[in-house]
Amino acid sequence: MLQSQLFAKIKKTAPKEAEFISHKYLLRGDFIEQSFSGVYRLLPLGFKVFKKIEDIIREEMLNLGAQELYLPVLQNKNLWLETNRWQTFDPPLFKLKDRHQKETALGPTHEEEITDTFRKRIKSYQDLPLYLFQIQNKFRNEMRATGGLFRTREFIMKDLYSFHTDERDLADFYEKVKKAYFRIYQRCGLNPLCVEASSGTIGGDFSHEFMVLSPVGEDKILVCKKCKSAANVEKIGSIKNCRKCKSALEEKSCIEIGHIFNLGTKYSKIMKAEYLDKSGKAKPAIMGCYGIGLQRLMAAVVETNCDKSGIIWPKEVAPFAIHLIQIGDDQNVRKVAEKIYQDLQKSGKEVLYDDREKSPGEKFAEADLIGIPLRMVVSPRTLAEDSVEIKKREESQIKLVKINQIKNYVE
RNA sequence: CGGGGUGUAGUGCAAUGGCAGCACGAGUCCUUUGGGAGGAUUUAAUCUGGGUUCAAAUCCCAGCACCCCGACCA
Repeated sequence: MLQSQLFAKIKKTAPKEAEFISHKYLLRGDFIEQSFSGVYRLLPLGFKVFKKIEDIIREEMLNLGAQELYLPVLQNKNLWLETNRWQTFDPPLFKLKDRHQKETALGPTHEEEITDTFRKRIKSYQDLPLYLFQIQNKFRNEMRATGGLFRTREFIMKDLYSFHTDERDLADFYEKVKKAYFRIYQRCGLNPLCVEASSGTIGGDFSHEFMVLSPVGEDKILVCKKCKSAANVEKIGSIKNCRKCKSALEEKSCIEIGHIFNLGTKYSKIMKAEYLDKSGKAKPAIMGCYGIGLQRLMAAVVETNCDKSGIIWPKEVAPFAIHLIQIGDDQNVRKVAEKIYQDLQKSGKEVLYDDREKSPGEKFAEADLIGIPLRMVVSPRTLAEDSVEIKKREESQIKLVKINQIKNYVE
């Protein structure tokens, strides 16, 4: 991609209402743009990152043996009446009326939908276990949107639902999902804690949240200094000592980047989502559900992968792999840079080529801000050595590399 | 939903009730080219509707929008 063509206006300052570092950098880098309160646009740069995150999540879900589907955003009110959540989930249910004055809602989560489609076709224990997921827009009529991408009224969520014949099988799968979640976060450059959580209006027997430690997080957890077990304050209240080993607890702020629930039979009982067991007896399926909010994850990645100059994207979620920067308006520099750009692209690299006529300082500052992992500089100075300069975003060290050796440095 | 705050150019800020200005940005041209360069020139704003007043960005009322705290919540 030529940077002169990129639909992005990188800014020197952020508007004053942006308080969080992730919000500031994502706005300044023109990754995102606010439309109105709690609603954000993903601009090309931000959408590229979003897609990388989405691909990682999809890959890990498919590896679990889950099948991807798509459930409607417009919700069938009758299903929500069945579970009584038409009342109990409001707020944050986004209700509206169609032109015949019939009520509907925008989907904030999809237990009703998935359970309905499950009960219409699953008859036998032989069809279980079953894992289904989707990656799709959710709408929540929040009391208040906060902190840029951290709490928005529309966002995209990966929601996975599992159906089992017994608790044991669910427990096994629940652990597998935990592992898959840790892989997802690791690939996104995050190192979260898995903590016991309160299940809220989703309900169920128990749940776990994935938490990234951050001073700007709106959640509080208590972590045991000794046995490292942790729980959300919402779940256990403000207790002083660990319930397992009695050691002192430490309170920490964090950002919730995932929540998984053991739903038990909460939805299957009430909606009669039953299968026949080996003896031909009808039983409610045991269910689990597992969610990750993608934009919030993206903001959390920025929040914990940055320095004073800007974002430092982890390799797998970076919008581009290489930021090629040409300095000076020298014909030869332009020619060589163009050639390197073409060659890197041919070798399958995603390259952002800064072909603009701007001052070097401005180009470097913008490059640091948007945080592409590898920076490659071509200038009269480097060409005198038949070389380019290569610098990793997270390091300060600069390497001079011969042009015909470049491929050894970009893997 | 309760409380608080703020609305002036794309962004950040000024303007005692009396000519709406500055900086940055953006556009054009020239010069410049290793950490946000210089000059010339152009561009662009008082949230909306009422009221008070000779005169309103400024005071009053209503509305709208955004932000923050709380409650609520993946």
